[in-house]
Amino acid sequence: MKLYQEQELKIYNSLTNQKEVFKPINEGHVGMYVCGPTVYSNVHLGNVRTFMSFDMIFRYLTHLGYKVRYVRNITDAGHLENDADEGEDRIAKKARLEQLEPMEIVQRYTVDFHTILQKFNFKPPSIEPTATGHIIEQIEIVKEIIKKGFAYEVNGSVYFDVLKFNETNDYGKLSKRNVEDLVHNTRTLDGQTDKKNPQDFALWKKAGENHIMRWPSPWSDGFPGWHLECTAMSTKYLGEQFDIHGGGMDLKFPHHECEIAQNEAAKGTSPVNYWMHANMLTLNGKKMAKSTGNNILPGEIFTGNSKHLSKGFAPSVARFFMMQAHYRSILDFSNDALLASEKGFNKLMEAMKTLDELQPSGDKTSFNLAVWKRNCYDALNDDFNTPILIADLFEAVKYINQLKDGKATILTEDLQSLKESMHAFVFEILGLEEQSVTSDDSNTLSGVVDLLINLRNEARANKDFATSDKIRDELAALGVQLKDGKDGTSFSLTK
RNA sequence: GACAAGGUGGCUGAAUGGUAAAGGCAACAGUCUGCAAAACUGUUUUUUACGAGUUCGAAUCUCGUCCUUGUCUCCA
Repeated sequence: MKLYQEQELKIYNSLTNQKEVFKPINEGHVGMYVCGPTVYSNVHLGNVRTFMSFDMIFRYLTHLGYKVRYVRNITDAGHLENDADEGEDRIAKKARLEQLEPMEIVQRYTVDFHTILQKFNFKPPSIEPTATGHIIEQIEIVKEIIKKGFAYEVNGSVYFDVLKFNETNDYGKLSKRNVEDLVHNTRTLDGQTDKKNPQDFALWKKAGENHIMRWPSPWSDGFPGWHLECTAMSTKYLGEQFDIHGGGMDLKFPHHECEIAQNEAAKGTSPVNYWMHANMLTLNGKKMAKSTGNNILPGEIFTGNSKHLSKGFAPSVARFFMMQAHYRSILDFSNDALLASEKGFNKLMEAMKTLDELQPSGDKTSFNLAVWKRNCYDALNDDFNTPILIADLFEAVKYINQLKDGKATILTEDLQSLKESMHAFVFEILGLEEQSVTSDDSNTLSGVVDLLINLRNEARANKDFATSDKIRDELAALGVQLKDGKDGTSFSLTK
């Protein structure tokens, strides 16, 4: 019996704006597509948060026993800088600026993306397809949409006819907009003469003479439109209809709206059963933007090399911080928040270590393990509510610390069960790692510190507190914190 | 300007009609300690931006005001 058969998972569906019981199309299998990054610069921290939310979701679905095919694309074809005809592929632009081949840019930032995600302990997706690797599939979809009469060609470019589509379908059902409002509120931009209506979006764009990235097509040498790659790749790997499609809130319109339109136009089916949107990350209460300096790179969190940070933080601390908020809430990133999360994270990790060394005690278990476990699963089943889960985990932390002090009891089999559950929630599902509190990662270090601990204890026995305090304080200054307990002295690293 | 989401204690962040609002951090007290730190125990924020309304009852629903964030052009 799979775990998912005894859990009722509810997911907030952006399409219906309500929580719905999750039921995959094929029992036991889940198809999930998440819009990946455009690799024209270092991965944005907000981006990391979004992907982290879906990493946790991927982990939980897998934990429940589902066979998950998780597709997250790499956008390496770039998109238009603006809507004008002379619009330039943003990757091509960066390439010219840095005197590099476009694919060199793609390579550099793809590597950066993977490196950063690895630091944060992400699970790799099942498939990570690239836009440039699926030009043929994209051209095929353009052909289908033209054939169905929902697109038109002008001067070598092909546009999606939004108004025509809206006559038979509902353009705007995801973002809750209606086409009339869009018509009224669309800004007038230069160079839109090719389009019948400003709302129409490009499926294929003819490349200008200087445009480096280009592919042959029935209409022109050019490049695919902004929204097409996700339709092409999700269809190819997950089918015309699949379970979950995720991305950042800002992709809801127009990107995801257009994906729905393309799919409905080409295939006649609405592609996705559960649309999920992760919310934004702000920095010190403000939108992150390079132009205002209100920005921080993920790598800078580890080094502390940023004006917004007082010190560096372990990747797991940042992960813990993000998991303390619900994925659909706006989360504010700040030094104070990180500092507080670090303390909480260390407390949790200490308890995990304590738990591993715990022995059974007493003739009954003085903790309602079944109820606790139920609460943990209920939290995750309620639209992946990780903050509630973490609150529940701290209930267990309290109990673990009481066990350590002999103020609570636990039976052998319950101890085993507690260990398994805590490991599953903390490491497997939340994806946290024991970082920054390692005490025994180096035999040399622990040997040296043990020696100093012994010297200090001798000094204390002789009431030579000047010496003992010197050892303690100077070790602390070096980032080694000594902890006197009932069973002697242990230490942990604070840096 | 239009549309959408939101404004909860010193900080962070849950809870969407019902037993003086979870958890983390901070603060304070006690246990422990040679003194600390760590750990444990307990305490503190009587209140949900502001104003009005609906209700037996609202943080939660409605209206207005102020503010924040997002989308409306590529964007997680």
